[in-house]
Amino acid sequence: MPRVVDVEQRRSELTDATARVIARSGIEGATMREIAAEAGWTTGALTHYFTDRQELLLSTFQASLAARRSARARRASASPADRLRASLEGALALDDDRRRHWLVTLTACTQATGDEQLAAAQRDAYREFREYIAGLVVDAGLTRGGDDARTTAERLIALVDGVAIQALFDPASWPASRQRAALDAALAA
Amino acid sequence: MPRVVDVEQRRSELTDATARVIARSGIEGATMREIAAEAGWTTGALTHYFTDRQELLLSTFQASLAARRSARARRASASPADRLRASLEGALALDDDRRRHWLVTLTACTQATGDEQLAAAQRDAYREFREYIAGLVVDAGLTRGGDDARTTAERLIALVDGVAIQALFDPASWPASRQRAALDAALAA
Amino acid sequence: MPRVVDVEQRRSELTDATARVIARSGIEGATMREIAAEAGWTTGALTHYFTDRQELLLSTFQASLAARRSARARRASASPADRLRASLEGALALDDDRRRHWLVTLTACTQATGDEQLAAAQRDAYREFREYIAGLVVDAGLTRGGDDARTTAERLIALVDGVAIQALFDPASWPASRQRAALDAALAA
Amino acid sequence: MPRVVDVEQRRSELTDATARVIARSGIEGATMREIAAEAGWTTGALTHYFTDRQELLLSTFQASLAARRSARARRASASPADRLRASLEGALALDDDRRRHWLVTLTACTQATGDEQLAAAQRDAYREFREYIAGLVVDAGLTRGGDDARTTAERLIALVDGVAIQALFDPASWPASRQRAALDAALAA
DNA sequence: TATGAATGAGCATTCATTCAT
DNA sequence: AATGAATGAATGCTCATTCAT
Repeated sequence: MPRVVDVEQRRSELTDATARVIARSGIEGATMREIAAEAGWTTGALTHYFTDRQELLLSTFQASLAARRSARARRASASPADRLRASLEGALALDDDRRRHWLVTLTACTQATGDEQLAAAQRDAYREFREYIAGLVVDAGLTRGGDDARTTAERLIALVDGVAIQALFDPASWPASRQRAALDAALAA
Repeated sequence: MPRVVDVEQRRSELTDATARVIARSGIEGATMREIAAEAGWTTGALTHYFTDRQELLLSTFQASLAARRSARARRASASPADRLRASLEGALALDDDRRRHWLVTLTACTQATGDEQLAAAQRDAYREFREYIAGLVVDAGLTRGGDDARTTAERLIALVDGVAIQALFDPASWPASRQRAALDAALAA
Repeated sequence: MPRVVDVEQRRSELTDATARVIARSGIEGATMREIAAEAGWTTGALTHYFTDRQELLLSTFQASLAARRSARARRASASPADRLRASLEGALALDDDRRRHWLVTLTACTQATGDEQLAAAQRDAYREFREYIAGLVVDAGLTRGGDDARTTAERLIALVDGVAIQALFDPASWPASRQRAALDAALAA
Repeated sequence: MPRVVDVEQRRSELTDATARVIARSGIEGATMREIAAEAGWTTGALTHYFTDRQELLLSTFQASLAARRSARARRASASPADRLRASLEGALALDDDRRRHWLVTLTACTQATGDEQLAAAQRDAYREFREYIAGLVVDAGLTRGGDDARTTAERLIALVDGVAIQALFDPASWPASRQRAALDAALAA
């Protein structure tokens, strides 16, 4: 019997390494060699778990989307208002982890033109997030539901995404506290 | 002197072609060959106007930022409220041109980590835009100026950027009319 | 002792699989993976029976030569004329099996330059075949023996090999019947 | 204006180099690097003239077939009997050049399974050669023409091909003089 | 100025091989 | 005995770049 290996965990290690390399060096710097080195493996090992670079990148993008989703699930026991706040904070660029997530997401966005599979994955993830936020908006008593809730959700998401983008462009102007303040103001309105 | 005009125009043609290729095929698809073909030249010609690919890409990113700036200048005669609205609309993803601009901007953003020159250019462009919007906010009588105006400008920009990002992720959910509606609502508040 | 039989049989299975892959996909397509798959094993198993790919290929070539030799031995009881005819027919490309044999032989031939061991194996097999045919030529009463018999053997072998080659190039022009007719004519002369 | 280059001549140089490498090291040894080195160029130059390795190999095989054809044309002024003899001699393995041709041809043969384009090229070349020899057989007064001439041509070609194959297997037994003697005997019969 | 031939480093990928299980 | 995870060298190929014309 050969070495037993947790395939899913190995794939996870590798997409994590890929995300780090993308955030650090951009997609062009995300070569198989560089990713393998970051993960502590050799290039050959990568192709055991991903048929080619494209699949590795796609998996990395999808893992990044999935990571956000699972972060939401973990907060299921908190109050709606807390969960709403926490979910929106998850989309800010408050720390290195979230900054990395954003860089990976934006990289995926720039690659999605001409890759229908990737575009669909992003679109679906965004819509699911919107519905999730809309539900919390209703549960938290901010609106009466329906289109109104969805519109409110979109505005909140837009605000948070826009703040995150600006924080990426100009981190010095956007410490975590200012990002949170912007979110607070939006929730208060 | 006429030579200089030619050179500038040629560089412009080439950065435009580069922007189109980046929007269509991503940064990895933006090879010298592909860009030359898009511009109707050969690779060799590119090196007359840009020392290397990195300079061409950087110029393309900067040209994209400059294009927005010059769009603002052209509206100098309108009323402050109109200029504010038009400037913010300029950051939405209302048509192919603006979508392309956003894709180039996001591509630049994902490349900026580790390229201080590019990061600085983006940061400065963003700050200048913020000050410009803040000025219009005051001129349009929306606030009393100072930090308040800057904060208002940031919120407006965040809203508009966030809407644009969502429109890139999910164009079907974000026709131009809905993007404008979101901006209208924000200006009304 | 039963172990030894197993090993020899396993080696045989593997060289057979290799021959099939070479005939189907050429030597470049004869990768360890492909051969293992054809044989119904994994790559690792191959290295139990052959130290490396080169040994596997050499064994395959030699097995192909040996298969012809053993076909001769099986006919030992027939008349010299029948055995002569049958032996020469064995070198034609009458069916898939013999076509495969030829493709393996020609592949070996193109690999033999620079591999003295392989070249010697082929040369010896050819010489042995020539002597065997020369013996049958004498036994069948076609000549008086000596150089004359050897020359006759060479001409017969040449004719048969040449027909086989043409049948490989252009199977449609060379159905089995025409190949046999060419051999008949040569034996009659 | 860039360097002016005779594309056809350059392609010719490269297929010649490829043929030499194939004859020396087999098809697996015919790597782009090795071929480039043999030709005195770099790998990049190869892809200027051939889109990929497969095209280079196919061109090499076809160039080898074409070389024989053009050798025939050059003898158009001799007598039919002389031309017949010379054409058949061209298919023997009399010198390094012809040995190389045979090794390339046999390599092509082992690659032709599964490559219809290559198979067709070989089949057509063989048929054309057969018709050419059949015509000379008639012109030289050896037969009365028709199927008879074609059959005679096939037997002559078979003899010559078979001798060449044996000479490749066992060069020591087949000096040029013996090969010629075999051809003489066949022509006399 | 502009071309495209030529370079050669670097890439993704394939592969024979090794080896822990 | 047999597996398949892992290696890393080598491959075909692409590409930015150089340069003679």
